Amino acid sequence: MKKNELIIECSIEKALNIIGSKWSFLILRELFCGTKRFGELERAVQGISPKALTDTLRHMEANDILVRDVYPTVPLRVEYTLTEKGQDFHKIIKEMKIWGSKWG
Amino acid sequence: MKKNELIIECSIEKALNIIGSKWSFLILRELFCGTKRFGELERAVQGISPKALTDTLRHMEANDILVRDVYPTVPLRVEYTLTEKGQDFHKIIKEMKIWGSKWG
DNA sequence: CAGCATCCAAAAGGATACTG
DNA sequence: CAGTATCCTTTTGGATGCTG
Repeated sequence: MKKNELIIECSIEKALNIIGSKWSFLILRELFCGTKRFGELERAVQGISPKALTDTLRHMEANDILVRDVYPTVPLRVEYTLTEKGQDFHKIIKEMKIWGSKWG
Repeated sequence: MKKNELIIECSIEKALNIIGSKWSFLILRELFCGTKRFGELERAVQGISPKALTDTLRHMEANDILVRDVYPTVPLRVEYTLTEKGQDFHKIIKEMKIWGSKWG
């Protein structure tokens, strides 16, 4: 829903737009445990394709939810770490877990 | 992401699948204030089309997040009310509002 | 390893017109 | 009023092949 992003302004819509998609929730959950590499995320997030993973990570990076650190070694090493903003999302994920285990 | 619904089983994925889309969050927010009619929701949820609203409401009804009450008057009157399961989602929305206003 | 580019299929969602 | 039906556009995401 790209067009709506212009209309949207309340705090919950902001949160939804910053997050972007369902994938972000799943990536966030993985990164709460700590820094992870691209390949680790690819394996941890069930069913995600490299393309979707890249797209989502870029979106999250652009929204200051995580930082991307590149170590120019051979082989290449890229790590993703949550920012404070990303870490603070933990409360929401936690409530979702509670809700999911209660009602799922 | 239909195919993933089969793989997915953790509580947070359950929550995400039950919710379905971004629209659900916005509809939920409206219904926390109390029962609303189709037209009221259509006006309250900025930018939603009747089709998207219908689809989302049907999905939420199928997942026991809300109930649909039809009053066969003229003109027709249909009301949507959150179930206990839907009401319980309030904690999540609340945390999202807090996050959104803090970081948005 | 960590991707990007390209192509393509599926799904979501908007617009419009019509109905009980 | 509260939708449904249809059509069509946009978006998402999978598959594949290639690269620094």
